[in-house]
Amino acid sequence: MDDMDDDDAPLVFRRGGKSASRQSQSNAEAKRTPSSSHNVNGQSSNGQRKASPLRSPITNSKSPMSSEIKQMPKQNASSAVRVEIKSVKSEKKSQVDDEDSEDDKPLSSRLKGAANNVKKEVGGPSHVKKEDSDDDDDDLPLASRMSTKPNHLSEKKPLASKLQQNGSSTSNTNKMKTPVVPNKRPMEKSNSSDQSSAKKQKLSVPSSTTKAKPAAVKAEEKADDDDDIPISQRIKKATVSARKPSSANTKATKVVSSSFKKANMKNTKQMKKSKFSKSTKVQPGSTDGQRKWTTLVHNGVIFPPPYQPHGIKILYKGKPIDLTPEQEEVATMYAVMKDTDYMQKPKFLENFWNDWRRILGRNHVIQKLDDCDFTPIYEWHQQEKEKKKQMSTEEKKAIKEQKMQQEEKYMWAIVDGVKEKVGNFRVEPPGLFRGRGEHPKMGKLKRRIRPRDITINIGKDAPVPECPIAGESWKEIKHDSTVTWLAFWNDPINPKEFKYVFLAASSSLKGQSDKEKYEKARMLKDYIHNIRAAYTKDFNNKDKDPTKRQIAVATYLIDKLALRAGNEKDEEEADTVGCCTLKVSNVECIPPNMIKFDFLGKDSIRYENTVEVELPVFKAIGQFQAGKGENELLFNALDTSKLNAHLKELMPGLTAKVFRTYNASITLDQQLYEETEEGDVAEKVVVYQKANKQVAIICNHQRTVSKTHDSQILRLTERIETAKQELKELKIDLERAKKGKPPLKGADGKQKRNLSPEAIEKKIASANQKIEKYEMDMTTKEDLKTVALGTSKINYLDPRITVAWCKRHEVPIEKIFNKSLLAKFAWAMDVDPEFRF
DNA sequence: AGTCGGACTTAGCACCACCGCC
DNA sequence: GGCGGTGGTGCTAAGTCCGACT
Repeated sequence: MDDMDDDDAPLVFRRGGKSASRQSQSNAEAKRTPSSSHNVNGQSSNGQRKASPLRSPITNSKSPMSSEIKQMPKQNASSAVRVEIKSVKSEKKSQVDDEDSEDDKPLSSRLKGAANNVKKEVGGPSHVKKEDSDDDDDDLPLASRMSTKPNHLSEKKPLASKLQQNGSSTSNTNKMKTPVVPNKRPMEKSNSSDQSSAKKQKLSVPSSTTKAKPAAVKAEEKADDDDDIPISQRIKKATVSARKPSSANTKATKVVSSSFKKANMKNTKQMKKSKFSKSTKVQPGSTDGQRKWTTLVHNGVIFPPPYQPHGIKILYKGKPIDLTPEQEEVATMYAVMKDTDYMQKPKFLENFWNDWRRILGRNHVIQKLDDCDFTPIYEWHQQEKEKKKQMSTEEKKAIKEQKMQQEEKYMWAIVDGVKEKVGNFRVEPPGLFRGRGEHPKMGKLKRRIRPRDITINIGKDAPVPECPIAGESWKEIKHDSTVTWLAFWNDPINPKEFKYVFLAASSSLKGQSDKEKYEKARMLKDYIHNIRAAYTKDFNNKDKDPTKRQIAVATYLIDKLALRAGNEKDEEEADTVGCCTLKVSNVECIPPNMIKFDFLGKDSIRYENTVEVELPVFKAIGQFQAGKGENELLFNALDTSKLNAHLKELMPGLTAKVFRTYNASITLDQQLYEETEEGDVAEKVVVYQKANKQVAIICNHQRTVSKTHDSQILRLTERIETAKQELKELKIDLERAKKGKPPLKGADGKQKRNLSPEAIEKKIASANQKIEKYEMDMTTKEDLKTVALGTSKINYLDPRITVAWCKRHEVPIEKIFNKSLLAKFAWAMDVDPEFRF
């Protein structure tokens, strides 16, 4: 066991604690501006907004589809899904849905009393082994890990004739009271509880048994080594190690599982219904070729309604101008964007003008955008919005319902006999392109998509969806079972690219690949030690060929800082970078060994971070910069395909993005393990949020500060002040009451009524509580104002970590996952409580 | 080896309904 | 009861990565 000495722990994640100050200022400009905090009204005129399908009942028998197939019993959308484990025994279904009142409390109150800690700094880590990647003999850790346990999922039989349904609401399971579980770490490799299915599929392509050999880096059973510690954590290592596993684990696990039995059974049932199990099982067999499905039935896509001219005239040089409906439509798109930041961008105006002008025609009266006044249309649009707002609840409901009816049939697909939700069955309405950051195409007209633009993918034996627009027809019908899309069209802005219609996140297909993603990331845990050793060796070795050295440094950065790979981009896109495309100007070496990063990453979100790095890395980066212009590539010998090709030699299936998943998930896992203490649910939820936040910071998931942030803070400050004043008075009153004197007049000048000292003491206590709560709300708010927690929860955090933690700590899962996430992560719900990432 | 088409994941923001607070 | 604030949801842009083709 070689120790990660903490001398290499110093990566400073400045972004952690200082986020508030960092952001407040940089956000406005660094972060892309468009529409950010603006009320963009655009969409609404053409843009379809409709009732959320998730909210709707799923058993609408009017749907042609639903009449074709039997549906699963209606699920109880409102009943909470509780974390459960399935198991062995006969089941008793006590369907008591004893919602405990705790669950219904708002977040704010849950936070109470807890989270001052939210503020804490993200530890600055680093590690990097300084040892050789030795012993080559322990391959296939994954394989063995995975096969250790049977997959209970696979034991389930699909309900033969019934159509199963994935998606919308979760089934009504009973809430289970989770037993308390000792906070121990389970035995390393035995926790692969439900992994069996995951080892097939892509991961197995270069199965660890076979090919994984390559460049020396192998998985290694290291009993104790903190390479698998998340970046942000390594620093804490000493403390951690004290808590490492023990032989007691087995016992703990056992006890737990048995105490879960009852619930397990329910869950088994539920799984049948929700049926992820089935596809999970089906998939493997389908490893034949790349087949993703065997039968696929759906109804195609729905189009936005045709444009309804409103006849409102714009003014040109002060005079009203007649426009054709087509011209008016585009003018309206522009008019309604008045309040957005796009209007300040010359590129946007230029692009819009070019496209609109084409529609107006060369010889149109309108010759200059500057002379146009779109206010009449803008105002008309505001009025329309207002009218909509004023509609009665019933009217709104009726409209919603109608829309619902129209759309119901498009909402579902039947994949291998299972009814699954379709993700985006609405064709994108026309509009002006809202590229992010300084996108060269912003403002261009995104033309209307017609059936002739759309290719449909459907099962061979399934009926071809009827084209919803009379007299028109689909571009093409395909029957390609190696892909998961139901339809696509070429992006009108960039015709080389496509827009796809996929199944919803709750579908088995998506669930399956999600699971595979996390399994791959978990696999990295077994390889990471040697990978780190390898790149350390490589960047230390100065005679190494430059490519190799660049690869080593790039890998280091991707690992340490969770940078994205950084594909090359063409001129037609916003100028953003990732690791491989970092420019000389994006990094600054600050002796003795600090590196400052400053660049625009995905979505033109600014990444600004100063970190301490290994000295060899520092030197190497300096050398990569030497003799280059500011605008040249730092890693000139590298691109993502070379980098990924290299990574694949280190671990089957490894690519740059796996590091992000790995570091995010393992950080959560460890944080939860280390930080969760005895306490009430609210306190535990705070621990979770704190861990979540840490991950969001690592991944640089930002959001714009809400428009009302400042006023919210102000309001809280005022409340705190008022409460403090009250407290002061109460204290005086208390003293007086003790002496039998009446209270003083209040701040409002009114005489207060006499109260006993006890009563006043009570009031004091509650005032104190109130102040505490307000202060905490304020801290949390300030702290999270630029941090987006959702993205990591949705995309980077293995849900099994969360579910297992909830089980261990008796936290109702819906405290953490909302309805969509519960549906999306259905596959993770039966995880063993002792699961570790 | 490099390019490009293709498929799929990841991302932040707009909008709206709902809920708690005053 | 009204209103502000928030969480959930939908939307679609912008990434990653693979593999076929040249």
